[in-house]
Amino acid sequence: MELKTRQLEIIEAAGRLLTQKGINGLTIKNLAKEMKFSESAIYRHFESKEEIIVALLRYLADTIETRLRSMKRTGSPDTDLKTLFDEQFLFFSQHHHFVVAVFSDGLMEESRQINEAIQALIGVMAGHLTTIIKDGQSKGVIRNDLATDQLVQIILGTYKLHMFKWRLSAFTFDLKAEGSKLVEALLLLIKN
Amino acid sequence: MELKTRQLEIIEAAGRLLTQKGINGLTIKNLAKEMKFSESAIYRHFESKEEIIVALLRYLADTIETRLRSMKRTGSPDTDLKTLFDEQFLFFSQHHHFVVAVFSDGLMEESRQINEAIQALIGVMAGHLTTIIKDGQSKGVIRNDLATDQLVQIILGTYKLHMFKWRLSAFTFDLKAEGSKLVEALLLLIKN
DNA sequence: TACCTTTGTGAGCGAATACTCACTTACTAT
DNA sequence: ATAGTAAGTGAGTATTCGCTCACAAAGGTA
Repeated sequence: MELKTRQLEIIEAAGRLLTQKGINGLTIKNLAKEMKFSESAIYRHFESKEEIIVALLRYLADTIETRLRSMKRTGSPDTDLKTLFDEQFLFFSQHHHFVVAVFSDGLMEESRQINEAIQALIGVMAGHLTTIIKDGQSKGVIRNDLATDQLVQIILGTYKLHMFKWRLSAFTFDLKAEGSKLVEALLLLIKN
Repeated sequence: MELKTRQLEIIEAAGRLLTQKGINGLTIKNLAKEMKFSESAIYRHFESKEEIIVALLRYLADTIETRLRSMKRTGSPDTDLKTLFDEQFLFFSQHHHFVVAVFSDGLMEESRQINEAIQALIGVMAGHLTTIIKDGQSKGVIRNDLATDQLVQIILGTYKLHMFKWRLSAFTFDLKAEGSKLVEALLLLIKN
């Protein structure tokens, strides 16, 4: 489960390819070119292409989970939500190349392992969101006339579309600045 | 721009493959197998694979545009919004195989033509939504403390994630029933 | 020195990829 | 009947795919 330095480098390169050239651009040949060594060298570090994709998704999930876990909760759902998204926007501003994998646009395919990794990745964000929303609802700060799941889906969907647009724009707008406005808008909607 | 019967059949088959096996499953070989004729026959109807994908996206955009345009507007944003989504849910319930293309998860790649077609497709939904929301805001039915664009993004994002989950579940839940609940929730949030 | 492990290389495997071409078949219009 | 056309076939192209293997260079350990 632990990743070596070289493996991490390969994963980062895979993310870059995925974001720049799409699923079809992620080939062993391109990966080797990106790493500036031969194709066969890739197989010193991973057994298969599938393993690389799964490792990429798990690494992302782990990293995000760690970051969100270390986030200090103030107990105020308002600021907690802002912090959560600021954290996300900051991370992806610094790691453009992982954007495609965030919600795994297009990765979905016949591989069971990959699909499970995708669901786990989405679960990380959904889990933390749910905690915050539920807390806010029990404290009466967030409206109770909607189910927690519904609120989570609305927030998560908005977030995902924001990321999608950012990539479609080729990263030309300020993810964090625009994102913060969206979060403000969402808060306006869901607060009591 | 006009599609012949056979071309439409191929596009439908392409949608099926895309939804069932992902981007990598959409090959000329699989397409021919799905159509139950030879690979070379595909090229009697389309010049290239790219042309097939672009045609698929444009056909979807056209169909949705036509359906939404023929939708009767009551003038009440409340019911108009419900009708708009009912229309969408109905269409995709009957055409599972186009779900992947709805918001083009994973199609994004190096082809300029494809990316433009994707943007046009998203624009169709966004356009109709914007009209309804703006109307509702000017009538005072929908809250004015948020920008129209923000509301549209929130609704669109929620919708897109709903579709994504439906596919991830392998179409096991009732798209329309669950979707209607979501729309109700959204209305609760955005109405004055 | 001798040996083992790690990490690279280059050649090459069979399969799959998008696509082409010469050719046939069936229908339609004159 | 004749000729043109639309729509199919099967064999073949060059290229790319993921992946394997024998081998070499480098560094640590006995």
